[in-house]
Formats: sequence, structure tokens, C-alpha cells
Amino acid sequence: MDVPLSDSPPGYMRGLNPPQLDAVRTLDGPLLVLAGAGTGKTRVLTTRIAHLLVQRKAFPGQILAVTFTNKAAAEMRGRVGAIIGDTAEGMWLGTFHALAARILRRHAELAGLRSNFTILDQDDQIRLVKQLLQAEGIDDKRWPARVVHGVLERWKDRGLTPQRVTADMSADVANGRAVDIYAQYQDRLKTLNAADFGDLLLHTLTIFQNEPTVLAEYHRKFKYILVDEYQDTNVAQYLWLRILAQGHRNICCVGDDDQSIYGWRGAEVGNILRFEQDFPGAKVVRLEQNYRSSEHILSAASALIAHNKGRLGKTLWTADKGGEKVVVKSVWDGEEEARFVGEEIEARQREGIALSQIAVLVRAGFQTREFEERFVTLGLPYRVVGGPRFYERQEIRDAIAYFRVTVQPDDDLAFERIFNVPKRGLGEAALRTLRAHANARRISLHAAAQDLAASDEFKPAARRALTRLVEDFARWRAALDTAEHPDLVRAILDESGYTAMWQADKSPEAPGRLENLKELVGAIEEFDALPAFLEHVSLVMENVEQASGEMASLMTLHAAKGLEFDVVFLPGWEEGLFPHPRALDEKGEEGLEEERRLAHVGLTRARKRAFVTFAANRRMYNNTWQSSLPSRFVSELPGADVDVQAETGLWGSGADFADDPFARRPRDFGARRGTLLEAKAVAGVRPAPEFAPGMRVFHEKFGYGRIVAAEAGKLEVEFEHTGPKKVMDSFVRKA
DNA sequence: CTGGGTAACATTTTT
DNA sequence: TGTTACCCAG
Repeated sequence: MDVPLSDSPPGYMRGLNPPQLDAVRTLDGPLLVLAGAGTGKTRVLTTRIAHLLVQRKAFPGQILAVTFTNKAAAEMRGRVGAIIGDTAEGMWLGTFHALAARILRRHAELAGLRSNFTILDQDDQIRLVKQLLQAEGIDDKRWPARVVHGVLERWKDRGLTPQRVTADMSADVANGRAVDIYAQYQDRLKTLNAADFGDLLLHTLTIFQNEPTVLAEYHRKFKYILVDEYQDTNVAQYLWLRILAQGHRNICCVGDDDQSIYGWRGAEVGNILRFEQDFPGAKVVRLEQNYRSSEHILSAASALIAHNKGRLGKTLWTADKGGEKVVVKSVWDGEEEARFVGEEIEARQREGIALSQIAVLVRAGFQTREFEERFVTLGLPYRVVGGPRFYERQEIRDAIAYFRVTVQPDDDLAFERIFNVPKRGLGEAALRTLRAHANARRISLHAAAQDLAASDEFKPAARRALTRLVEDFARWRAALDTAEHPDLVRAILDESGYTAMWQADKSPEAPGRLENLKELVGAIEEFDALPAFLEHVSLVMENVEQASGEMASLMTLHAAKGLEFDVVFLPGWEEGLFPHPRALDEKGEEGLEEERRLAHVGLTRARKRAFVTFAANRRMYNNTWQSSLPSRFVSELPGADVDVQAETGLWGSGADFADDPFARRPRDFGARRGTLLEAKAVAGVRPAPEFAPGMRVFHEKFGYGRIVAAEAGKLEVEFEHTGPKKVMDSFVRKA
């Protein structure tokens, strides 16, 4: 190895391009790195951390590195470790939520909690909201708990405590009572000694704002702050970062406004657009050389995203000229789509591409099913990334509820869950009695159970069951400090009768559940103590490592962010599916742009090949068929970069195409701004008998009405008896 | 209080 | 398509 000249870069920087080097070397002061897809942003981040440590600018414990997913955090830790070894131990590296939880445990009492507070999962949160809605007498048909909960969550995303929610924000939610529900919800969490995801950030933020000495402590501590995926931060996270960064002002945010796909979760692209104003004198570095995709793929993706307004604007380029065009393929229905993808995967395999380098990226989770079925019949090994999670299974949640009550007896939600599981003759009536007592005394259900077990409130049988339960918990709780925790866990599952319940169960899934419970105990053994395990479960709800090996991947576009594959399939590019109509009517133009960014993310996952498909017909959940038009995104792909495979014979005569000039020159496809009509010709769809405004229609549920507005698949109808509603056209017929 | 049965209903993306 | 909510009989 050569002797390094004084200003030649150290070995770990070898191969970085000039802007990357710039980003790595600019250690002090605010820095924004605009890193397009595939431009080596993770490399920059990890190298930068290594550089900080090697230059002795900071000890590991003085670096705060924030990511959005546990996966990203793990990868970053691994890559930093690979550069400089385990000197990186002690770094504060993790997701916003994990880091905030760590801080909050230290200062819990400042938020009205004890440090052993429970972190509620989404399910618990919704159940809680539901209880509050019921207590308030709000119709949960009209205001489903999940919807109201969503509203509260978005308030939290914006850093709003109940006091800061204005009346008009809550006016049209839950009969204007949403703020009250929010306030009660927060109260309830406090008595449960619990926090939800949003609270982790909101509580720590409030503490930073109100407790100068605490804030000063963290200002002293964190000399350097790094943030990954900055475009996905919500307002609360942004405020959280900003207040922490006021200490040393050494904050480096890496992000890409064109990959902001979490607006529905409260993310604000505005955060990234505002960076230079928030941190005057901030340096901005653009990474524009793409090292991932071949030329056609990159230029197709760039042309697509160029349809968005309000971008910071980047021009991605690649040295990898040529390569294959993006295949755009029309199919008859979802089944054919799956068949096509299956065949293409096998063809790519024959070309020597590994299955692990192939992915199918869908818009919505349910789309994976059709592919799974096909892959199973083909015997094609595949894995679904981010599917149903281990810790969401019923038996796992039940078991964890037992552990939660043991560790933290005030956890009513957990207590309720296992109160009568396994069956011990304590039903709805017993629970009501318990609740009444708990409410009257302002104590937890568990405490109420202790009281009532010692009273004559219940009939002997019920009282015996209750006493037994209370005594069990007392015994397990006492064992927390004395027994080895894996032994304790086994004892709980055993003595509670929970294991026996599944052993006695004759259903076919029972053995699997017992297997899962074993696995759970195995997982617990990896941790030092039960509370640490419970923390892991709440924050790192990741899937257990699936059997590794050569497999194709199946996942949503969201789950694919940050990943890359040689070959990527992008099915379901249809109006009514992608862009998703929900995104459109919730956020309009903004929603459309986010969907387009999602399409851009999808395309840019591909290194060598990308296949876009759209089906002319889709089967809906209720067994009806819906004919669909190709997604508008299809026509936004430039003709020069796509290879259109529209098989005219598929729809019988082929005459549908005969008179269409467009069909005769498929290579021009999309060369100009394609219209839906053109795209329609490619798909071989005849215009369906459309509903038009003014038409009188009948709806099974709402009765007769007149169409006010109509768009693909959806109608706005003024019903004669029930007023204006938005309905799917498949539920409506001409009157 | 339990269990089975049926009806109704809703489906975007997730730390 | 799967899940949940509700109802009824034992």
C-alpha cells in the first residue's frame, strides 16, 4: 500500500466521486445531501460516520444517527462496523422511535409516566379509542375507531398535544368531539402507564421544550447528528431534530424529495425544502450519478418523475450506457399477469440471474396473493417481505399480554386480552363489574381484580377463578427478580394453562401455534431480561428471519425503498389501483404526485431489467370483475426507453386495433403525452358503458339518486333520501 | 357463559 | 377474500 500523502483520501474513501467526498468531508455545520436513487447515499452516510470517528471528532456515544426502519439501522451499523471495526459500539443509532423511547425511559416522570411504561401497538391503540368512542356514545359505524385513531395519530405527527388542537381541526371528526377523545385518550394512556408511537416523540419533544437542563444535557452529548431519509420526517420528528441540533449545529440530513412516499403517515416534504432556511449557512450537496440502473431504466424513471411539480430538481445520470428497455406489457387479467411474471422469472433464471436478484413490487399488499399462487404451482421459491408479522399472531400476542401484565400490572389492555384466555369462566359480565370498580376507584383492572377477589362481589366459581388469576400474577411478578427469565416465561405459559389450551385444541393450526410459542421462548432467551424483550417487540416488530436461500422477493413498493434488484416486475399499473384512488381523493394533486414518486421508486429499484404490466380486468374482493384502464403513469414513460408488448390477438379478433394508428406503431408508445384513450387501445379495452352526470341511478343501500360527477369507477351521487355520497359504480345500476 | 353460525363489510402504503 | 360483529341455542 502506498504511503498516503497528507491530503490524499484515506482508504475507506476510495472510489467516492467528488460530490460524495465533499459530503463525507464536510463534517461541521449543517449539511443537506440530496441523494437521488442509487447514488450511493448509504455509502456516504456510513463513510461519514467512519470519518468522524477516525478523525476523532467525536466518540461513538456522541453521534446520533437516525433512520426510519430497523432494517436501515441494522445495515448502517453493519457497514460502519465493516469500515472501522467495533470501535463504533456505543453509537446512538436507531429509528426515531427506538431512540426516543430510550430517552423517554430516562425521563419518564417528566411526562407523567414511570420508566417501565408499556409501548402500545396499533391494535391496542385502536381498541382504546374504540372504548372511548363507545363511552362517549359516538356511533362507531359512522366513526370507526381506526379512522378516529388515524386522526389522532396525524395530530401527533404534527406535534400537536390536545391543548394545541383547535376546535375547527376537530369540527368534522366524530361529531366535533375528536379533541375530547384525544384528551381522554392521553389521560387514559397515563393511567395505563403507557405510550403509543407518537407519544415517544411527542413526550420527548415536550421535555426538550420545557426542561432546559435536560435539553442541555443532550446538547452536550450529541455533537454530531445524522439523519437518513430526511424527506420522510414528519413535523414532530422535524421539531425533535431541530431542537437537538441547536446544540452544536452539526446536522447532516440525507434525503431525496423524489422518494418521499410517506405523506399519508404525516411526512412533510416541506421539511427538506425548508432546510436551508432553518439552518442558515447550510451547505447543500447533490448526488446525481446513479450507480445502479442501466440507461433506459434510469431515463424512463427520470421522465416519469419529471411530471411532478415542486421538486428540488436533480438530474440523474449514469455511465452505464445502453442496456435493455423497460418492457411494458398488457395482459387480460391478474391471472395472466402472474403467469407472465412467472415465465419471465424462469427465463431470467435460465439467463443466469439469481432468484434473490429478482423482485415483484406491488402497490398494495393484497396483490401478492395471485403471484404466490402462481409461484407455488410453478414450484418457484419466493419470500414475501413484510407480510404478516410474527408478533402479530394471536398466540404470540396473547403470550406477550401475559408477560406485559407480569411486568407492568397496570397494563389494562393486556389484562383484558388474557382475562378469560384460556377460558376460566370470566366473561363479559365479570369484565363489566371489574371495569365499574376500576373506574370508580380510578385504579387499574388488575388492581380491581385484586380487590374483588377479596370481596363477595362474585359468585364462588367466578371468585375462585379470579383469585387464582390474581395469585398467579403475584407469584410470577415476585419471580421476576429471582428466576431466570426464560424459566419464568415457560412457567407463565404453563401455569396459566395457555399452553394446555392449544394442546387440547384439535384445529389444524394448533400445532403451528405451539411451535410459534416455542420460537417465542427461544427469542426471549436472546435477551437479558423480560422488559428488554418487550421493548424489542414493541419497537422492532420485524419478521423473523425467513429461511434464507435463493428466492424471488414479493413486496409492496413501500417495503422496497432502499433495496435494489437486477430484475424488477411492476404489476398492476392500472387506473383504480395505481395511482391508488384513495390517495387521489384524500390529497388530490399532491396525492397523485406521491403516487408518481412511488412509481419512480419502483423503477429505480431495477439494475438491469424492469417489467411494467397492466391488466384489462381485475377481480375485486366481492367476486365482481372490473375492467381497468392502464395507469396514467404508463403513458408518462418515454417511447424511446420502453418496449411495448401489446398482444393484439389476445382479445379475440384483434379488430379493436385495426383502425388505431397508435397500435400500428407501438414503438411510439408514450413518445408524446399519451392520453388515456390511447392507452385504452393498447389494453384492448372498449370504452365501457359509462355513467354520466345527470343520469338517474339506483343503489342497493342508498336508493334512487342522480349522478353529480363521474370518474373512473367512482360516482358522486345526490341521493333522494340520503343526500350526497361517493359510491363505486359497481354498486349502482341505471334506474 | 360458551359455541357455532351467519351476515355484513371492507381492503394503501407502516415506525 | 378474510375478518369481525352480532345473534341464537344450549
